[in-house]
Amino acid sequence: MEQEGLDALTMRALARRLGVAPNALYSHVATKTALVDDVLDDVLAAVRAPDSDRRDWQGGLRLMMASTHAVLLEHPDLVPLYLARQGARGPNAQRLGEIMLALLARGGLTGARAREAQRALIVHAIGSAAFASGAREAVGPPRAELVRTFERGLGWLLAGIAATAGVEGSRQRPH
Amino acid sequence: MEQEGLDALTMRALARRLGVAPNALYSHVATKTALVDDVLDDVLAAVRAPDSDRRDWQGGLRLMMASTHAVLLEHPDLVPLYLARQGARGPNAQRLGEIMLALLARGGLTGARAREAQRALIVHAIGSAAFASGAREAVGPPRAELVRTFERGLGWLLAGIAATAGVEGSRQRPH
DNA sequence: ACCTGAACACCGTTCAAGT
DNA sequence: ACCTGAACACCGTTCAAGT
Repeated sequence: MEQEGLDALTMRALARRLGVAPNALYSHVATKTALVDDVLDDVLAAVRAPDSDRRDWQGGLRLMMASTHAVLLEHPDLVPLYLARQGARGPNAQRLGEIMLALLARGGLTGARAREAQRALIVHAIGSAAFASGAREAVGPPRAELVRTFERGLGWLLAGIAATAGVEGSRQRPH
Repeated sequence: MEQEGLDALTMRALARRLGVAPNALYSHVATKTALVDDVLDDVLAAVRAPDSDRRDWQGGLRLMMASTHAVLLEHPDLVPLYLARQGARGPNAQRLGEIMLALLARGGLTGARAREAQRALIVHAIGSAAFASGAREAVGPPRAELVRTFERGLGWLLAGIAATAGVEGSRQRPH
């Protein structure tokens, strides 16, 4: 149904590959945007999430974001589309978002603070993937260096989030 | 010459606005990609950088990234283009990149470590702007919340970078 | 050096019509 | 429910030609 879809993600190219007239697609999808939304969410099905009984919330988030980054790197042409849509809206995106919030809650972060942390992590994962996807052979740093940049940034963000959670926690207990 | 350029950044629309035939543009620019590269770098001219004699390297970086984020938010339609090109390549981008490296060096970060920090900061600024630019009225969080997310993430990254610099520093001194 | 006319190979989408 | 033919209003780019 969806296939790999290199950069040939055009209505007409898709119709060509399906051996069908271009406008035939409009019997199945309302608009190209809707189709792309579906594809984007489908890709996210491959993102790995920790077992629900996991104690290590930071490790859980690290696993999820690293997996997201890796999955996005497998679909370089789609990456630019994620940021503009704020990381997709489909069922997979929603499910992953809720797991993230659950992990953050286990770390003591809730409400606006949790959503900020969640968004910062997502921006970092997709942004890093977009940055790396744009890298062509000659120009720019090698892929491995960009992956290391992602991992280090992820560590900084998680440390900062944990520190914030700590402050929140010690501020709440006295009440 | 370049103008605001909403989302009407197509060769033919630009030619139309200039009252000229579409192909006339190819006497001035080799390709659309080249034109876009020029526009992207021009926009970066508005990014503010600290005075060269500044002592506070973290504050300097914070100023630069916040200014970058603000400037990008003024050109929402261009934002998606920056990440794929890894933040433009023109003279302005290069100048800003060097100032960032100088500030990082003042904080004790050099070489691969400095480039990683630099890239993480750029990814966060552009990624946050892309995230915010995609936000439409009804759907998604309000703009102010996204700006706060950007600022908090920036703080986390700078704290992490400073900690790394500290470790590097205390490791180097014994030598 | 800078422009035009005409053309090529594309887009997304709609409309009326067929099964 | 699913497809087609034909069309509309677009793209980026090239080529030959004009001043």
